[in-house]
Amino acid sequence: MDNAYEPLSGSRSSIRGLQKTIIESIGRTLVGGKILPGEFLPTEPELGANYNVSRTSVREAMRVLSAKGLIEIRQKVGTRVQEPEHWNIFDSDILRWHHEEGRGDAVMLDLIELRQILEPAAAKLAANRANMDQHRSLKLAIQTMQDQLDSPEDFARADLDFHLAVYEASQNSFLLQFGSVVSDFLRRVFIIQQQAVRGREALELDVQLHNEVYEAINRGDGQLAADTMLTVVLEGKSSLIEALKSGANSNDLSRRGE
Amino acid sequence: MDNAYEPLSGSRSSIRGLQKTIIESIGRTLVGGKILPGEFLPTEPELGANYNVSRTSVREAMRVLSAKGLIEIRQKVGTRVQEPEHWNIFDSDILRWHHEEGRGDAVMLDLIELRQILEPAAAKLAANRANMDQHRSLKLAIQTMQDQLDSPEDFARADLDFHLAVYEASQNSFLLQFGSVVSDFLRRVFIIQQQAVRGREALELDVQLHNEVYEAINRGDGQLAADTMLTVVLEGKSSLIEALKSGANSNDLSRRGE
DNA sequence: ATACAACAATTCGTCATACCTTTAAGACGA
DNA sequence: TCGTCTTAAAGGTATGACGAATTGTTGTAT
Repeated sequence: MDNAYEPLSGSRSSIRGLQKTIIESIGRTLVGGKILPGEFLPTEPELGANYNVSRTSVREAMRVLSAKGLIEIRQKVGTRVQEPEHWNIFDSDILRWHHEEGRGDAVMLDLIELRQILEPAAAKLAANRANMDQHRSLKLAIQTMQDQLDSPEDFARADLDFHLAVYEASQNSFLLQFGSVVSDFLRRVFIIQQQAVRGREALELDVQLHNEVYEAINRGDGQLAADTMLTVVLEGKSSLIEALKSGANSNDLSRRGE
Repeated sequence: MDNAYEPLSGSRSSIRGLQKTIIESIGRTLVGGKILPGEFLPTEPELGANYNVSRTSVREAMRVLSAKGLIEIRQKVGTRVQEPEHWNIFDSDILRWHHEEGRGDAVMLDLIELRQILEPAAAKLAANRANMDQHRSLKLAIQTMQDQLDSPEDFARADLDFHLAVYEASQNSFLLQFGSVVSDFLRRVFIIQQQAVRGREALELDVQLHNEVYEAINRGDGQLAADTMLTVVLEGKSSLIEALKSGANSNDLSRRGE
């Protein structure tokens, strides 16, 4: 009953079992603000006692949290929560924790603001650089969107695939990484966007816009690709804001057992 | 004057001693491409033997590398190098390792490409949002640049401070994080840029450009701030390319003991 | 021969315990 | 008041043993 669902989270994190439990639990506690920056965590033996695990496991979990910038570990001093500006926000786990702790809205808005900046630029680069495989990926994503107008989940996934493909086609390693880090989080955002009661026409319009981006990239028209992509992102932004306002808030996706 | 030298790396990583040694060594080995993606690392006991440390320390180091996305650890299978697209490129250590392993040039160019995208946008946001403290930081950085025309190192640092202040003033958590992650690496880039024999006039022109950005932000003229900032970044880009071509390559900065 | 079930071997995962190293903080003396 | 010494608290490292997961193989029945 415990790993029963893995709802949308990446279980590919290569860490399982006890440590994963500790990392998740403490990570969420910190991101959720239950221990404030500057404050101390219990000592390693104490944590071990709390979770009924050995100090070894606690320490390995702490190393991971430290690598994510959440905590600072100092000998003789103890383990202290870092200021949020040190948190590695380009980390899928931290993004997910924000979401699960109900602090996802602000992050989502910042993220969309960033997408407004990055995605048009990525589309422009893609127009000049995309190779054959990447053109194919783009087209495939569009077609899948078209085919899945009635399946919100699959539609969202195809939508995501399209945007990731654009990042990839930009041939910039940072943009590529950004896409892959953010993809889990973005999938959630897309699903929320769809909760805004958008009729079938709205979805079809969305597909058409995406298709225009695709064709602009295909023709090598960077400027048009960028402009259209900006429209796509802004369109999504307003859907998201609408969905957030209309109550169906983030947290209904983040519930889970434990 | 004792933290005075810390060559250029951030030793603030809260990890010291044995583990740090292992992390650095293996991290550089992987980023340097000496073990290819998909290949296996030695088993934990073997690594322990190689480095003359206990399995405990090896494992804690591995956890960190795994959190950075460099390796994938699986029970009974072993530890395998991940594909580069999984590497967390928004990580100061990984950026530094790229640099130290002589693979920094490509990364630097991708990074500058990203700055061309992000910084004008950040400047535009800053023009609308910067608070009083942030205005002060910007002004202070400009003045320091002006004062340090003869001290390349200090000039570079002030230059960096200015750009970081712009990210901060954008009030977007992702942009802020990006600045802080990239700052170490960027400092190196700025120093390299200065190796392009730029006379005093060139530096003064640079200061003047930065100042125009500052004033545009001050007046709340987002568009002008963005345009001028783009000029600044492009100016830096051409200096960097010139410096890279003229031989004085990256690696003379990355030498160190050990 | 093929399919499937049981088993063994390997590698990471966890545990318990002991001791080392660093460093904050108080005691002490100049 | 200042600098030095002592000490105790917290993390850092070392061993050795056993647990758990997964792969590959062996063996058996069809």
